[in-house]
Amino acid sequence: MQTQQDKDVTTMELSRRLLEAGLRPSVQRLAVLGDLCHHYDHPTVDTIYSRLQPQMPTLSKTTVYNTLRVLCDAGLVRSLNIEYANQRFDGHLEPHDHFICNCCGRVYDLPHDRTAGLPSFEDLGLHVDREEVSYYGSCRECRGKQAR
Amino acid sequence: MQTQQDKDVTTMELSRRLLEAGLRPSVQRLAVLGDLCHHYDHPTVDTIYSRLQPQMPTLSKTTVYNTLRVLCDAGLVRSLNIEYANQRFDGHLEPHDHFICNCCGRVYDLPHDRTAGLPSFEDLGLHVDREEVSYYGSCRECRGKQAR
DNA sequence: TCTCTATTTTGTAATTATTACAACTTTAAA
DNA sequence: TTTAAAGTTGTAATAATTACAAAATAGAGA
Repeated sequence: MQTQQDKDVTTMELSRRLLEAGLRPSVQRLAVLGDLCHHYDHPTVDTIYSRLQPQMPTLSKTTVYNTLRVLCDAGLVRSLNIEYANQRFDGHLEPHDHFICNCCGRVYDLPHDRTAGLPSFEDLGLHVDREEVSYYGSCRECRGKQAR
Repeated sequence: MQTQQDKDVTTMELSRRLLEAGLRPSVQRLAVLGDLCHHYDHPTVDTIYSRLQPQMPTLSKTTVYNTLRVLCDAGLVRSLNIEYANQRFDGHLEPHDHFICNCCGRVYDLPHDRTAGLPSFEDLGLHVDREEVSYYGSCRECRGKQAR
């Protein structure tokens, strides 16, 4: 699941992605996007802020919030609904599933491809209690309203 | 998906479920559990409170919170992570998936059974933008710690 | 290079959902 | 009828997020 490509993504590549999405590659945006691409922990706003703040002492948490919204809207990262209390973010866009440990809260990546059947959770040391499958999109009624 | 059984569930049946779970069938608990069994809208705490309050003027929102936690812990209802901002609840325990409309926020039930393939979203008038599959449980490390 | 304008960042204040907690009420058992 | 445990309630506290306005920055054009 975790490919070396993403961890090694360069600032130039991040910059290219931002420009392609029509966003100025500011230091803050590069930092937030970089953090999400270089880590696989599906961090909260607080985690991202804590990791970046030491290198960027003037960074504001509001900027992290703003930047994440902008990046989400641009489709460069995605937000996850894996716990109701905190927004969590993922910088890895290849389709994949998640396993969340109820004890430690860690989020593990899982392959999404089902052609080879479900992942063998027990081999991965994961014991599944509960599964949640959600699809997001638009319903007929809302698309009708938009069309008008 | 939506079976008539659940909508018609009687107070006696709800009472039985509570007792079986070791919980006293108080008026408040019957009301909250009943609300979740009689509706298919995956309501928030606020929605539940607003629906019950007119009939029970002394009901407190704290009671709704408390009761929902108790019911979840007892496995009589489940909480959903379908949006990060609000807890949402489901009183229908048969395995099923959800479709969330990004415009109106409505939550539709979908069959979970995959033996007949994926649900035909387009036939249902649903246009899917994004899919989120999450498994919840315990990882090897945490189970190791618990064992000690 | 300098100026101007739009964009981005920042800090503070406000908002919102949720939880903590202590007092009050109800229930069931002795 | 008394008593203790369980359940409910209201208020206050907490924590994540958003609103907003001021300050800083970057890029375009003179």
